[in-house]
Order: sequence, then structure tokens, then C-alpha cells
Amino acid sequence: MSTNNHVLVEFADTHDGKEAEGLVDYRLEDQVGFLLRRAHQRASGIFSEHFRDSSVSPVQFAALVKIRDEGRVSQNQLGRLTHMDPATIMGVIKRLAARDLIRRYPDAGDRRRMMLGITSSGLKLVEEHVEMGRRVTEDTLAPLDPGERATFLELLAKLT
Amino acid sequence: MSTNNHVLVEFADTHDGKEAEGLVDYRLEDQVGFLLRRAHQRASGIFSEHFRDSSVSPVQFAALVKIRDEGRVSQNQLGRLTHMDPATIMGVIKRLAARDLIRRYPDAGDRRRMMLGITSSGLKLVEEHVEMGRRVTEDTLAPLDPGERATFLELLAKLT
DNA sequence: TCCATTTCATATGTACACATATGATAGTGC
DNA sequence: GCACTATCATATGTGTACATATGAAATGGA
Repeated sequence: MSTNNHVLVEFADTHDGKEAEGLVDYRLEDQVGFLLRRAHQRASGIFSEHFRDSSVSPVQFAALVKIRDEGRVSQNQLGRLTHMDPATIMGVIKRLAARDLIRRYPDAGDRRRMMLGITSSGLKLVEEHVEMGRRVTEDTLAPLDPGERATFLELLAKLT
Repeated sequence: MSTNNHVLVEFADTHDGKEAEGLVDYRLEDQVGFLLRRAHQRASGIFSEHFRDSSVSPVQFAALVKIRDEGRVSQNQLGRLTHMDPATIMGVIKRLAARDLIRRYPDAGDRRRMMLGITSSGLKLVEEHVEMGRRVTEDTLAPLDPGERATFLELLAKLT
């Protein structure tokens, strides 16, 4: 009867058979990946609102902060610190260097390496926006009360 | 003395002055956005490991599941359901249609609209992978114990 | 020392994510 | 019925994110 008559119907009947098979209940909204993607989208949106004047992206700011904290690092090192693969960090570095927020120079001891250093304007940008960075976190966590925020950050850190 | 001698030094001294200014303590690892990005990367990685055979991405699977659940939807509708903007859903739709997992057809009542329907092979893919989808969520949440998982999902849902 | 392995930067291609712009169409207020 | 506005799909450009491949250089072990 209704045994998947693919030839005659143009589209699969999306509801036929599901109940018969015991309706595999799979709600998109219950999947962590989906929720993480949404939450990350939201966090990125809040970030770019707050950083509109500086026009740096979340990962660009992350890279700048890490270079500031660590001093001079190689590209791959920075990639590991900020969790970006070599191909990704390449692009980030290139754009930051193009804006003269960082500079690249060859490593003395290892001729494969490109070392990175923050420029004074890069350092200025970081120092002027660190407070804003904290506010991004605050605003992103605003839907949670203080206790929930701590719990959430703790659990989230376990999932990285 | 060491008051930001930009002209003479090639790079800004990343540690000078920080303590003097009271060291604005901004740890990248404490920022929600950074943690969410990391967690999402990890979840995506787990997803693609589990879905290696089907070669669908997380958002492609999300789109397929939603079309299955909702029946026929327009592109923009689907975008809203899966939280993708029109430009993004365009590409996702195009790739799914190219693999004949969904089909597109003009809407009778609204000539601007493109309606979407899942094909029998798309439906087959969803039904054969729903269990795997659940396992992705399980494995992603594995570092948390059952109580923590429920708490985490509840809080995460508040941040979307 | 020599060779195999690893690491580093780089290049290319695919796929999200979003800003912005466009043209066609629909809906609305008047 | 008509202008105004909104919505729909589409196009383009920039920026992550990652797989894969490459060549140069460093490193490790026999």
C-alpha cells in the first residue's frame, strides 16, 4: 500500500510511517551542537555590536590578546593558543598585519618560522577594548543569574 | 623613561606598563565567546566523525530534519527554523538539492517563494542517522555527568 | 652522518556566517 | 487603485574553519 511509492510521488511523505516505526523522536532543539551553534552566533553578534568602532572580530581580538600576553610567538604557536588551525590563523594574521596591529618577522634560530609581535597601535587597541571584552561576556551571560553564570562557565569549560 | 618609546623600538613592549596601570586582567579562557567557539568546534568535530559516511554537515542535517518535521517549507522559513540567514540557507539548500536529498519547486500562491520538500533518499538519510545524531549529543556531553548534562543544556538553552 | 619523521608556513578548495545590495512580488494603508 | 513598505530569493564580498597538499627546514634515531 503505502510502502514508499517513490516513483509515483514527487516528494517523500514526511509524516507517513514515522508513527508506525515508533516515531524516532529527534528534536533539533535538544541537540547540543545546535544549541552551541546558536549560542555562539549570539555571542559573536554581541561582540561585534560592542566592537563596532574597532572593527576587529572575536578571533582577531583573541589573537591580539594572546600576543600581548605571551610576548612574541610563532604563527603556529599562536594558532594552538587560540585554537585555530594553521590555515585559519594564516588569514587572521594576514588581516591583522595589513592593519599594522601586529608585525611579522623571521625567526633567528628557525628559518621556517614567522614570529609575531604586537605593534603599539595593536597594544593600544587591546588596552582600550579589554573592558569592552569583559562587557561582552557579561551581556552574553545576562539571561543567567550570577549563580547560573558560574555553573555554566564551569560546565562549558569541561566541554572544550 | 620607558614611556612607550614607539619610535625607537620595533615592537611594543607587551609587558611594560601593564602592572603600572593595575594590570587589566583579561583572560581569554574566561570569556564565554571564546569557550563557546571552542565547544562548538569540538561538537562539530564529533558530528563529522560520526557522520563521515553520509557526508552531511551539522547544518545540512539540521535542515533535513526540519524539512522532515515541518513538511514543506519555503527557504526563508527553513532559515528561520534552523537559524540561518537567507544567504547561508541558500548555499545549504543548493548543496542538498545537488545531492537530491531535497527538491525545490515554485510556490503556487506566491511567485517569490521557493518551496522545499525532502526526497525519499533525503528521508532515508535522516531516518538512518537520527540515532547517530543522538549519539553525537551524548558523546559531546560525555565529560559531564548526567546531572551536569541536564543543567548545562538548560542553561545553554537560555543563551540562544 | 644519514634517513625518516615532524614541524612550519603556505596554498587551494569547500562550507558556514553575515553584511549589504538588488529585483520581483506581496501586502498595507489610504 | 496606488504608493509605501515588507518579504522573498538571489548575488557579492569578507571572514572563520577545516581538509588536504606542498616544500623547506628542523629533529630524532640508527
